Amino acid sequence: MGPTASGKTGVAVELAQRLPVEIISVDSALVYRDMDIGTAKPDAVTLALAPHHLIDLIDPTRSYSAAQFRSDALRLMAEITARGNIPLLVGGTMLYFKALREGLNDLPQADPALRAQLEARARQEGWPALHRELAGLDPATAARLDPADAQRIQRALEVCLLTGQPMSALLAHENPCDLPYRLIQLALVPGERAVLHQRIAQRFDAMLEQGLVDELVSLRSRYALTPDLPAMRCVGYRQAWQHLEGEMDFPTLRDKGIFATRQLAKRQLTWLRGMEGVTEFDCLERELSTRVLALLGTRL
RNA sequence: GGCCAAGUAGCUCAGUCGGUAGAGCAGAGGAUUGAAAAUCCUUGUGUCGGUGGUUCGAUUCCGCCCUUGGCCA
Repeated sequence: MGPTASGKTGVAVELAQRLPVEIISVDSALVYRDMDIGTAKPDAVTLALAPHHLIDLIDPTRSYSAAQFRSDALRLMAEITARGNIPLLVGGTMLYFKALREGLNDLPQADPALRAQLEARARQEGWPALHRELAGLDPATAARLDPADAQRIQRALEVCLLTGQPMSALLAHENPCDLPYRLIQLALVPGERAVLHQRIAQRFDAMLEQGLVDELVSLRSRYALTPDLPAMRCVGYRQAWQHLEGEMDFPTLRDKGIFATRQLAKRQLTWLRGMEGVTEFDCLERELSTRVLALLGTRL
């Protein structure tokens, strides 16, 4: 695990060359086909050297979820261990790690039609009105959510309306999560935030140079994309979209892209700080892979 | 060289009819159960360019100096 630009892929590839592992990507953006530059997807050479599962799964018009990840990952882990290999889960989508480790309650999956309805109502009445409605159906969840938290209010209403029960009641059920694996949890974190920020800026500049904007142009010509799709809300693509729409000039695209990446890294680090049983490595140190390998040697 | 404008939080700027100042962005911290690279919450003391003067009191008024733009030579 690690924030964006911490060097996860590099370490994973080194490990893959020295240990009988198969890599499972834990990344909500790498699942999209044809989104390569802005997601820092490992290149073809790297992928040939160290194959990754759960990359290029769906078109950018579709959406993935923590629940789908969990079931895909569990299936793959079973297959990989059956082959006598070790699953190496690598990524920065901390909710996916949590869902895998702790399980998810039995909730209904997303209902696009219902979501569209709620969205339309929110446009008319505003989210605070829907928050008030939620307070009637599920006071506990409404109390927990901010009236401006559109996404969670929408989900809570969706769950209540689909099941006829308050989401808080469904979440209160114990969900026995018997993950049949021994986990070794490792995190790459920056000793100095400022250095990570430098790396993020360099990497975003490199993405722009490699043609992030052109990549989006060709994505838009190939798929029926809209800016509200999860894929188009990804860091970098969202800003590039606004740039193509004439909403921001190129220097602003660069600034906003870097800001968004830093904010993503910060949220990832917040997740990591709250996780138990994680061994941390300073991702800015030299010989990072060697250190990780040494630790794994004592634990495997 | 002369004239004009501007110098206030990391950045862009507002403001104080003289009682030491506030927004947006950035940054920091937090939340996180089928969109999570998402969504949301909390968080703003800085020689108000420098220096003299007027004043009980100046970032605010006046003089000089410095810096940056623009115009005129």
